[in-house]
Amino acid sequence: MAISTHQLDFEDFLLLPHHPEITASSASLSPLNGASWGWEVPGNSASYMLQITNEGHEKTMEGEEGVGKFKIAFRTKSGIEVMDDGYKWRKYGKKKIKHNPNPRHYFRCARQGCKVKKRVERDGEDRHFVITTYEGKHNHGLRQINIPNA
DNA sequence: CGTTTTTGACCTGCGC
DNA sequence: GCGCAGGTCAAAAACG
Ligand SMILES: [Zn+2]
Repeated sequence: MAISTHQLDFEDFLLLPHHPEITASSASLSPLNGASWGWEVPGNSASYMLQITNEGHEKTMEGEEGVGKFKIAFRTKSGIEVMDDGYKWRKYGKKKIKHNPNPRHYFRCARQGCKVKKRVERDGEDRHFVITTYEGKHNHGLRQINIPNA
């Protein structure tokens, strides 16, 4: 859990739909529900955090590794909306959000058996801001898969 | 040829 | 019960 300010302008603020009162300061420095996560992006000049396993819903852990839901929201400053972690993402939808005149991109892990979802929303007011939300856990490895269909 | 991407429509969930 | 928002899937087309 390397929760520290990197070389980039990491004014990362996790988006908590159920906890708008929580800010990056409190969340990143203090685990709210005890569900704080530190994540690093190898190969990228970015690393940040967090969070949330249960967004308020007990969705029964499908007998996984103890974490049924894994959701993290990154707000990165840069034009890098698609930072490839080594996974292959297949775009499965576009949607325009109401409060934001920007289309939200829906990506899904192209891996067979990988039900990880990636949500990328480009900020319109600050187009250099990108809200990337990852949901789910990969059943393969980090950047281990490179075979699109095999 | 296979794969991926794009737009639309449809569906579900929640709120009121 | 209806409306709204958001999310997902589908078909087709384009590209590699
Ligand atoms: Zn995956």
